[in-house]
Amino acid sequence: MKDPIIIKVALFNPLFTLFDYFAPENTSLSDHKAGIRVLVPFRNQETVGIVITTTTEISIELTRIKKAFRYLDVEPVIYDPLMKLLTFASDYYHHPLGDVIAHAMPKMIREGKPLHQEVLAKILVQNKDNCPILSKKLNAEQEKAKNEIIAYLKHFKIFALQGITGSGKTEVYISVIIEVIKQGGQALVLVPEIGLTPQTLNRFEQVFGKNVLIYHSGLTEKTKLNNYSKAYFREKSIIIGTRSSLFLSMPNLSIIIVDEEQDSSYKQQEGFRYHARDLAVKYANILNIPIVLGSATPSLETYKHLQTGHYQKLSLSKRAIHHQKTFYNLIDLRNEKIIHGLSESLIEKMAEHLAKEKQILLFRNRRGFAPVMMCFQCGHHMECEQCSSYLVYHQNLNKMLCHHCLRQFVLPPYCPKCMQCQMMPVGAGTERLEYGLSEIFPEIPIIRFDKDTVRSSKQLEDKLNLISTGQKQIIIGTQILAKGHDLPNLTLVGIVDLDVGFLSIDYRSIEKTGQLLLQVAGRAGRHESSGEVWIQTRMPNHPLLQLLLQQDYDEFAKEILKQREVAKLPPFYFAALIRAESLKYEDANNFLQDLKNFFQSFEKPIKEILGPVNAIIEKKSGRHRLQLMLISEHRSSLHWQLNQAVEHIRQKKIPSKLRWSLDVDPVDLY
DNA sequence: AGCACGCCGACT
DNA sequence: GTCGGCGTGCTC
Repeated sequence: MKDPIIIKVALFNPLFTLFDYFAPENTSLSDHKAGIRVLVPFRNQETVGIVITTTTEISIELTRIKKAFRYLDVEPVIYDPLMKLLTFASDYYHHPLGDVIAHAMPKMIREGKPLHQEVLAKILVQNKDNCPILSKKLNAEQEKAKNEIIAYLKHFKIFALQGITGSGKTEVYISVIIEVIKQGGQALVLVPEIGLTPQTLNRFEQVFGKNVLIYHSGLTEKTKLNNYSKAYFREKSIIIGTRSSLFLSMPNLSIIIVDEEQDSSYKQQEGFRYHARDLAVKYANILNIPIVLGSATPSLETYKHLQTGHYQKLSLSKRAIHHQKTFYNLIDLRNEKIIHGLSESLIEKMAEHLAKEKQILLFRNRRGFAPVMMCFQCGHHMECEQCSSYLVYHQNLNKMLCHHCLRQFVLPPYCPKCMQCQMMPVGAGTERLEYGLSEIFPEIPIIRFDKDTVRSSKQLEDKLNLISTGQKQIIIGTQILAKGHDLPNLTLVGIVDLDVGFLSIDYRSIEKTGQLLLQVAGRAGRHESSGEVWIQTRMPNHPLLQLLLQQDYDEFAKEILKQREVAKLPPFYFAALIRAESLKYEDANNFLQDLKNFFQSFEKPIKEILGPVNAIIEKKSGRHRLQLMLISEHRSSLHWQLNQAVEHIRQKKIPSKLRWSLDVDPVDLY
């Protein structure tokens, strides 16, 4: 009798181990395919898992191995290149494979439901024949970019498509995708957030109609299963989606486009902390297809790869029809009287533009009425009891809110410390701007965009429709408004406060602030009238601010890049962040201190082991948060040591209430 | 992660 | 007396 076949199965739990099972009865060699789902007994329960491989090397005694019930698929749900990507990701981010795979499938697939089988094969042919002809004509730069990319279809090549606002990146994407579809391929377009890009979606749907599929975490589970199946069975040629769409099985995937590649929402901030852009590049490599990283303000990582010749640059420098130049100006707040967060100069400017029946956008990345409540007698600030943060006063609720733990507090009648006088609001959030402006310009319609006034993508769309009429009004918004909304009659952008972003300890904050500024500024002057941007600041001579004002993002980025190289920071050096939080400060601190000792005990320790230090938000919901930063010259040695460390942590006893996580290539140090 | 087992406090 | 708190340990 032949030896029974043993399969290694990944289960959807956070364990690093794969589980051994005897293959189900009545299965033969050709049935045990990697990437198919299998129903197995696990802790007296039926559990769905994914077959990773057959094996002869078992990890426990033979007698303890159980027999799998049955296979749920004939063909892999996770096809081979995707399995390679997920295995890589599990390794790279030091995250259990089972949980990585779980991220790659909608819930109903994880639960063992069948894919929605659809009409096959002929669909792609149909899509191919129904392929639209692009009516809009591309300009020379766009044409060149398109030709460069399509010359490399079926090759692995990384393009950085840098196009200023209004230069028509989307048209380049579309023309390339048309070529891909003609060749029978599928295209994946990653976008940062679905709700924020209705215009881009509309444009794709205009051209490709029903051949476009949208995928993101906000869909119902049923729709996810449906769309997952449509991608899998090639019913749709184009998938537009957020970061998790990268993991859809698309058998004919021929190009990946990552729009706004610098956007930090591509990085998952909890659990499986992957970066969708970085994994997309890896995936293109595995599939041997081109990838386009599009942005008006490329990430520093992209700049570095351009310098080393790793990526090929494609530029769109000309604004397409009806786009005018934008003029930047500074308002030195040190010489100004300020009313509800607004300087007299800015108010004056606003009046000018309103007199011309124009729209105005005020950007303020802080919601609520006042970010701080202070006693003018003794200087006491209201802080959250559970978090290390000031309470933000919200006037509509007449409450103080902690933006970290979301707790609400009643406003005390007197300063709780000196009992001398009332607490006063200091500074201005979006709510206060709205309040102030309604007094200054009582007859002008004001519309506010922030988490408090825009709660759903439907609401966002409705509000966007309101402002797209172009009628004279004041638009106040947080970064919800930064993304590519086309506002034809907008001629003035006011940046209420930029300084916070330039002063943060987070080394990525400056670059993010610069990118955000240029994005917001890009809202102005998109049609026949030119635009003006006025920035309120208390440090008008800041050299990086000066660079930005010359509207040369390239120079700005190169300067920061230089500083990063000198400071031995990413993207030149490789970083990993280990976070820990616990109710008792000592628990988290001891844990990280022990890890630090562990890292230092290596023969060749990592160059920089920084910490343990308090996180930027050092206390949240009553838990102390600390972190240990590792910065290494070599990726391989860093990862090898991280592997050892993860093993070390697993083997030692950790206080049960301690939470920890490992973040490879962290983008936020909050 | 779940889910069991297990050993100490206040309730019908 | 037991219901249930969550600490500890295991899952092929």
